[in-house]
Amino acid sequence: MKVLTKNTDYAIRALLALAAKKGSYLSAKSIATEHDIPYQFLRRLLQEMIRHNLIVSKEGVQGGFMMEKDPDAISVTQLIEIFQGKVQVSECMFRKQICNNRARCVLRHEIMRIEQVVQREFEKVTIGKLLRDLQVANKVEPQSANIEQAVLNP
Amino acid sequence: MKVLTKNTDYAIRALLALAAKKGSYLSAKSIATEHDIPYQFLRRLLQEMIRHNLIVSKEGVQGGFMMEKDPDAISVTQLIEIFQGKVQVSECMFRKQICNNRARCVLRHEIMRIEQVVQREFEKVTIGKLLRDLQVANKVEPQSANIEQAVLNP
DNA sequence: TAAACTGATACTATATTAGTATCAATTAAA
DNA sequence: TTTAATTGATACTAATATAGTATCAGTTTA
Repeated sequence: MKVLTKNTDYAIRALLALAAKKGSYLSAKSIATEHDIPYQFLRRLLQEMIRHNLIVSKEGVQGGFMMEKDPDAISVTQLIEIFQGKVQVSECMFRKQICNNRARCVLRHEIMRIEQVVQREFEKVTIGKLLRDLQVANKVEPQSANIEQAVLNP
Repeated sequence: MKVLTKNTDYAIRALLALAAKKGSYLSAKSIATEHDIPYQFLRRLLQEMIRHNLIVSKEGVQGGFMMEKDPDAISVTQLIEIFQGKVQVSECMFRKQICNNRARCVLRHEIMRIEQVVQREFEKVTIGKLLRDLQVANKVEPQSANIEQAVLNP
């Protein structure tokens, strides 16, 4: 059972990079290189995020992608929805012809309840929060700083 | 994003049928027919559940599958683990070579937290609970009884 | 001994996920 | 004004997971 697929995962990394450099343009290439994301794959993800107004872009030399939005306004729930689709509940356990009152489907009911819990939890996890956590983590133990430190705290 | 795949879904239905007739043998064929589950598919699921000691079987004429366990001791979490594998957290966001302290991976941390929430919630959902809910539902509104009523409350 | 069963396992089909490639259009800078 | 660095759009391939089918051997009861 995979919670996040690669595209959601990559999208989050890219957004963290953009959030850390909010206001300036980063090229797909630089993000791909620095964060070990397949270049062409990343480009598709970035374009998808533009369509959803999470980021903006500028074409041509010195162009790239930029975050304009408040990073706290972008939640993992949104990204999951964009890249993995809405959480799907399995079909009514009873034959459709007979059971047209889906609300009564007990399993469905349970899953929907849990789905809501998950959604609420992932909603709390925003790009802004992740970025702050990351910055704290990098400060607390600078001796084992990772490659991201240079990128996110230049 | 699919929470339950067909095999988990079918497995739950089959277990509900077995729990409702606890102590007696039901053939894969009868379960498949009554619950609209592809026969050969179901057989594989039943065998898998035997391997995990959730049910027992008897070969030959009048044979079939039986639930011996307490239905409250079988949770949806267990079934998800059997049929969909343990909840997988996406890899560390930072390069493995550099970041060997995975605990610091902020996203990973968040996902693990949420994963635990999901696991706890699905643990509360046992076959026993589902069966009781189902029986209540069938009693409360008998006028729109579904096909399961005959099976589960004969 | 025949029919109703499970055990085991191999196979096919479909869908999803992951990743690659290409070409046109745009823009900054040489 | 040309070139190189960039995005936009989209088509393609590969790998993996999910869903479903088929088959044959062995067991048991009538």
